[in-house]
Amino acid sequence: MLKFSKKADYALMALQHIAAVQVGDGAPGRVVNTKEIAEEYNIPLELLAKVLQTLAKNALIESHNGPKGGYVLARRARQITIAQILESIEGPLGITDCSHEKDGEFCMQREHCNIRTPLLKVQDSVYQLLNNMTLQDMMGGTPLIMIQSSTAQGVER
Amino acid sequence: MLKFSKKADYALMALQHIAAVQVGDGAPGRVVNTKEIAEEYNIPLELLAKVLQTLAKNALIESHNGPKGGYVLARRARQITIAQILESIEGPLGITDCSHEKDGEFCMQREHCNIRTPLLKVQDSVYQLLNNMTLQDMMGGTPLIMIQSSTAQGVER
DNA sequence: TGATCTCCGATCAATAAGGTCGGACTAAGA
DNA sequence: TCTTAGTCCGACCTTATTGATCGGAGATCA
Repeated sequence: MLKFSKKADYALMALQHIAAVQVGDGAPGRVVNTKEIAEEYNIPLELLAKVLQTLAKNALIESHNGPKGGYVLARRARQITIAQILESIEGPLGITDCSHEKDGEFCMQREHCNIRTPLLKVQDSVYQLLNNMTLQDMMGGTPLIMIQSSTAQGVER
Repeated sequence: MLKFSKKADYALMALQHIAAVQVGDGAPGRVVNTKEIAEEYNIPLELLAKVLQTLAKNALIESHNGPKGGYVLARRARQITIAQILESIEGPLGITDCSHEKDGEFCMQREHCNIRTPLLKVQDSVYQLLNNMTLQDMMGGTPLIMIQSSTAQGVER
C-alpha cells in the first residue's frame, strides 16, 4: 500500500547515482551510461533504459548519443525534487481518483462523497513532503523533515 | 501514483458514514447495513461487503448478524486512525519494498542501495501523517496538519 | 566511411486489483 | 417452536496496471 512502483525506485537510484558521480568528480560533463547503472544495482537493463528515456523526455536528465554516450543531470541536484521525479515516471500523483478531475469525468460517489475534502488535505501534505525533498538531500543522509499535527497527538497503534 | 485503492476509498467512506450516523443520533447502538451504504455512495454492494468484512475481522467495526443486523463502530471515532484503516484493508503500508523485510528475503539492490535510508525517512513522515489523523478529524472538516521542512524551501515546480 | 555503441518506440507476459457469485448463519415474526 | 427473510461470510472469475522484453533508428568515434 502506498508503495512506489519499481520504475520509480529505479529512477531514484539512477538519478542518485548520476548525481553522486558528477558531484564526486566535480565534473558536470562526465556521462554515465545505462549499463553501468544497471550492473551496479542489479536492475534489468532494458527496463532501466526505458526509465531513463522517460526522465530525459521530462528534461530531468540529458541524453548523449553514440559511443561514450550516456546521461547527465539536466540541472543541479538541489533543483530536482522527489515529487518531480515521481511525476515524470508515473504521471501526476494524487491520493484520490478525484484529485485531477477534468470536466465531464467525475467519480460516481462525487455527489455524496464525504471524504473528498479531508483526503485532499492529506494529499497536499504528502505532496509538500515530496516536493520539499531534493535529490541533493538524498545524498547526505542528514535528517530532513519534521511533521507537526495540531490534533490527535499520541494515538497508540 | 501513490493512489489509494478503491477498496481503501470505500472503507473510508463507509466508516465515515457509520461514524456520522452514530454521532448524529447520539446512539452508539444504531446499526447500519451494507445496502444502506452501498446505495448512498453508489458502491458495488458485494465489493463493499467484502471491505466491511475485512474491517470487522480487524476489529475496527463489529458485525451484527440476522435481520436488522449491520455494523457498528468498535471504538470511538477519535481512536481510529487513517493508518489503521488503510493497514486493515491493504496490509502493512510502506513506500519501499524493503520496508518490512523479513530475514532471508531482501531486494536485489539492497547491497548497493543508495536510496534506502532517505526513503525510509519519507515513509516515516507519511506514516505519522496518516496515524495522526483520526476518523473523528475527518468529520469536522477543520484544518488539521502542517508540515515543516528544514531544507529546500520554496522549490518551484 | 565503416562499424560499434547508444538511445528509442512498440510489443508481450505476470501480477494485483476490481468485481461477482453462491453458501452459511442469525434473529425476528407467526 | 418453526418458518422465513435478511444478513454476513468465503471462494471464484474477469479486467486493468505494472514489469519486462525485443528489434530498429540515430549518432559518434576510429
